[in-house]
Amino acid sequence: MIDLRPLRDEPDRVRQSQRARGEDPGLVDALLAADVARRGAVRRFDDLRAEQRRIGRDVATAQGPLKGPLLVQAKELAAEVREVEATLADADAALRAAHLAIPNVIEDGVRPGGEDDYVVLEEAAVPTYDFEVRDHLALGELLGAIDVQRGAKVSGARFYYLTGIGALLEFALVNLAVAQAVAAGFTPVIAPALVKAAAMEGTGFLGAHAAEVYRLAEDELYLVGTSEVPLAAYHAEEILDGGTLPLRYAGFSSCFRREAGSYGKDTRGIIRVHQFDKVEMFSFCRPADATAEHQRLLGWERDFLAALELPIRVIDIAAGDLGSSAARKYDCEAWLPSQQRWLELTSTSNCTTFQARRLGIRLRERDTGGGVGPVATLNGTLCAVTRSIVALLEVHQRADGSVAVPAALQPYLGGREVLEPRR
RNA sequence: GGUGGAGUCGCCUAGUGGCCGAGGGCGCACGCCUCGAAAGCGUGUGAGGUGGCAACACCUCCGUGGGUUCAAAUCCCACCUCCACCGCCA
Repeated sequence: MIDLRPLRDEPDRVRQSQRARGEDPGLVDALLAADVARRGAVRRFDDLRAEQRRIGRDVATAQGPLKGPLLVQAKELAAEVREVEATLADADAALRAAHLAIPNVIEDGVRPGGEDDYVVLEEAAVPTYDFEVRDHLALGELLGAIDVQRGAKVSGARFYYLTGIGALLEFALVNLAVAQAVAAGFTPVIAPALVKAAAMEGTGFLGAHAAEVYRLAEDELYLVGTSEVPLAAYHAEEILDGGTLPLRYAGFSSCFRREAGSYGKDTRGIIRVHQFDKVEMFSFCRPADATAEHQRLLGWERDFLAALELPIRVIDIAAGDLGSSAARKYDCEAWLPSQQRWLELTSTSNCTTFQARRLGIRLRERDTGGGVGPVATLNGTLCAVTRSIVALLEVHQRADGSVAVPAALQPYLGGREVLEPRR
């Protein structure tokens, strides 16, 4: 939810944001109108309710014959209050709906446009190979690391088994990522992968992304697509002490995605799957620090990918391709030799106060004696396991189908320097 | 899954229909006292909203959502969460 106060003062800023995203600027005016309508309803209700309470007090103290007429008056007033209360409830609901319809206001500098209108911030030299490269699935099968056939047999398309060195690779990547996060001061967290609707809604995943989400109707629970959801909701309805900020969490969880509408896309291997594990960074900080924190998260993502010795490209996502919660988003992509293209490995979003407002997360500045204010939330992938494996295998492959292990990962693989094909 | 108990302003707690539209204690903040501190004393101490330049006034919130009533923290219904015991179990 966007902040209504600046909206009242500078509606044009929000209208421009809407246009940059390719969304309807008219929604802004609908929201403003709903806001005015609600405030009118609040006033009517407050005044009436105040009168009702005055009369209620009189009824309580009235004696004998005076009581009868007062009761009659009170009854009439009660009916009126009920009516106005219903009007207020409608106005509240209308405001909320109009409020939820508007995505976060983009940060200054975000380029307008869609998926292809990103800005390249940095691009590594593309590696070359003097042999015919294999794709990650061929390599994974050679190594006995990936089994998609049995994944499909047991669970269906877009499921897989990581076996042998593949399974070990997951643990190594996760351990490396967690070690880096802890060294940077993050609190490691094992988060729930099943959450209630409130957590899903609060993080903005039941809007445009609703079709992406697995829902367990029987239990009214949702499978998270990222631990961003349980990490953001961790402090829901809380007032954080400003002195403790920034709060940084590194959450590990499985991630579940329906991948509805991606039929035919990335069908080979484990690039696009229904279930994978991920280490996710999440920060709660002061709104004024959010932009700097965003850069820090991006920095940690790059550190991790550098440790894996992957050639990467960093892009600044265009307005129309941001999620509803993000004011700005950067993706880190790794080179995929088999497809001669860049593949998204990590993504970091600055959600400013948008998510926090929905989730009821605020902060209190104790030191400065200040009041309660909004808090900003940011998230960033540290390690999405399957795609990291994809990039690792492809980039570090050698002519004989073996794969070199980057130095930083070796300690987490028992010192192994090369992954050798099974015979 | 079953049975019983409980959810009140940071924490503890009072409160079974109308000066509780929330009292007390702890904690915290400020002041007095003190060379300084502790103790003691005094004052203050939730969030959201509406109107107002402001002082301030008013409204909402006692787990959540309904209901009864002129009036609900208090009565009724449903749900949620927590605790205890039983059953089952990784």
